[in-house]
Amino acid sequence: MVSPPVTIQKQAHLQGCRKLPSRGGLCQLLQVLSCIPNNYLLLFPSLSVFFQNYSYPLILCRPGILFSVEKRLVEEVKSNDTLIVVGETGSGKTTQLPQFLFDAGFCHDGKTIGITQPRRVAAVTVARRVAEECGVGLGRKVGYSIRFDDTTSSSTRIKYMTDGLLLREALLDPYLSRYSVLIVDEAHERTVHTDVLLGLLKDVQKARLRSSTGKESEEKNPDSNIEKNLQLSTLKPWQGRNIHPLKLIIMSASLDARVFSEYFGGARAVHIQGRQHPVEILYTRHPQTDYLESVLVTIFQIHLNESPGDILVFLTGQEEIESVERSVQDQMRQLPEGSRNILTCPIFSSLPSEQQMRVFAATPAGFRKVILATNIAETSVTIPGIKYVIDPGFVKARSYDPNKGMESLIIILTSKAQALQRSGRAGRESPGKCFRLYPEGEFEKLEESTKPEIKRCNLSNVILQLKALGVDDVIGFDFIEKPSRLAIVKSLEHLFLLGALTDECKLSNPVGHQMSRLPLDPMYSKALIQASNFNCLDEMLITVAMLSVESIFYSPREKSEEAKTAMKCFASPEGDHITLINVFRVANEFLEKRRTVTNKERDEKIMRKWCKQNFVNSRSLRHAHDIYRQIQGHAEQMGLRFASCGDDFLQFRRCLAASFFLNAALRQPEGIYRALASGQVVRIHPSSVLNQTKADCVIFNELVQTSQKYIHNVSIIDYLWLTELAPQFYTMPN
DNA sequence: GAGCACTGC
Repeated sequence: MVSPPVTIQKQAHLQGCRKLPSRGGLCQLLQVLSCIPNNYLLLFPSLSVFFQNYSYPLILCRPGILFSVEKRLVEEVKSNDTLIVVGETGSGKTTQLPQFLFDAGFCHDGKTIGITQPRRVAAVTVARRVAEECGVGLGRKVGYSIRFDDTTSSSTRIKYMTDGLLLREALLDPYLSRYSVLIVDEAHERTVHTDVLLGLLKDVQKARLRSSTGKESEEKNPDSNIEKNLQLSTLKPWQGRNIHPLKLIIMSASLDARVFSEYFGGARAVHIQGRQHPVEILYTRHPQTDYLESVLVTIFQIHLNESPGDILVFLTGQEEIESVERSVQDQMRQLPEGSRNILTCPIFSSLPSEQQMRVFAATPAGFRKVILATNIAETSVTIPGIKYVIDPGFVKARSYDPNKGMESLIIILTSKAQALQRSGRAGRESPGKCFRLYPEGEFEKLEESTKPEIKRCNLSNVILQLKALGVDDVIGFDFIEKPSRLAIVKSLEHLFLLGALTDECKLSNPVGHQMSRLPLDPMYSKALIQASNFNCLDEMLITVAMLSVESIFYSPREKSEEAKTAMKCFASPEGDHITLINVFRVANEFLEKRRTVTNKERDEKIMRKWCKQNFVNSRSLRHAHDIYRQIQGHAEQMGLRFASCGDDFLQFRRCLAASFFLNAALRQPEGIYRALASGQVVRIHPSSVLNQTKADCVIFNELVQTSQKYIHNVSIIDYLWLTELAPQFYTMPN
């Protein structure tokens, strides 16, 4: 039986932002928008009603007049060193602006325009599209560069890349001298990389301005980290020559633009109208006690009462998705035969790619697709055909407690910005509806935007990077939003204990410098450097590669027994680390035996089949191979001594103890464990091969609180190794 | 005997 419908209260909102003012003129203009040619964007003053809080000027032009945005934007970039571009979805800012700037001569003297994206897939797809629009092959004038995949050449002038990659480039070229313009796209997402990049670019811009004018700029900053770094560094090839000033463009969604403008000293902001279809927002009249039940009711309410169009439901995790999917199937059977035309499609990141692809397939005629998704559908993938969005208003969020050194993964309320982003998914192809499963009053109480990642993650990697960039005073670094002092101090302490920092808090030589060059978690970098002393570099290379990817084993709920049996073939009694090495090696041997020289596609197919049979996630394994190869290259460059310990894993486990000593745990009488560094009571996660074994002392890689405090990736060590191999942290009791 | 949103070098 379908439960009685949730009462839905109607609200007239445009994209949930502010109530749409009843102005005939504005509505007419919105209609005009749909027939504007690609290289024209509309800017008009009526929109300022949506931005009443803004103190900085918007570009205004007379309403109703189409304005060549190209000319106007280029002028703005020429007259402002930093520009904030508020671009709505569908405004074409990411694809068009770099082309405008190229045509306006910003690539003279072989300079490049760089555009950063938080996600790999965005960098690739946008670059492809722009190359096509320019009528050139990818890698000529237009290219992209992401980890493991660089299509740029010496002739590339418009370069799309991930923000993390640009940060790495800054380690090699602190002035970022090849770029005349850098565009930071999707800045409002506030990933760690974006935040660090913004602080860095602000500094680079100042330093370049000073170098190019040959005198101190007005905003004199004798403490500029870049300057200090350059003073310390060896002569750069461009020294003595003028460096062009750096133009910075920060592109952001509307709600957060003011933060960026203020951060860049009141930088000018311009607004570009998008071409999103209107989305009607509906709220429930009362708070819902069981949101999964409300989801079900709403799905069927839409299915039975609304016009055709697919439904996108935002849920928090795999378990919720699988449970809702079963319930939809069950309830559908009770509908009249003519209404049983629902097709459910789950999508979440750990779902194998082939199954993910189902959401992109065209909906068969006469059917309605119900997509049950995690946050993956919020920004990472765009699913066509969505007309209805159901948003219960929850998200599973990761946060980090620097004091306990523990991550937690808990379900929290979404932010307003997130709710807005979700509802926007209903208006990409036609007008749509978004059903928020909470009352409107609750929406008003939500946080404006999601807490920036930098305030809720382990900062060790960020601090190490900053140190490598020459930022000595990390606590004083000009973050757009400062992480807590405690979090920074804890990370400094952590890096010191790993030997990356000296007593004076400087990068140590060579260990600290080596660690900062490796694209790994600092603890894994340390393990790698240690490994050549323990004659197990090859084993450790495999281990850190396997630990750096999403979970290697895939176990769908309905086949959990089979999956467990498959895993036993690889299991080592000594722990998860050696188990991971076994998977990597067995997969490699299997492929070596069947590898063909000519048919790469066939090889991949064979590998996918092997993965499926062994309940291994093929995407993760492929990713681990890529990382392995990349890190192997680094290890060679660093001159680390290559060696394998063969079947004698004792040295390898000693190396684990020497590297992960901060993550050691001792068995307690009741069978639980106590983490030595923080004193917390923890349990071995049930997915570990050591679950239900009785090892006295273990090391682990992650401590995550979900329903309990679980340690993941666990291996057995000898307690005495800790005092022997990490005396800086453990001393023998007298 | 539990279950893990997403991204990146």
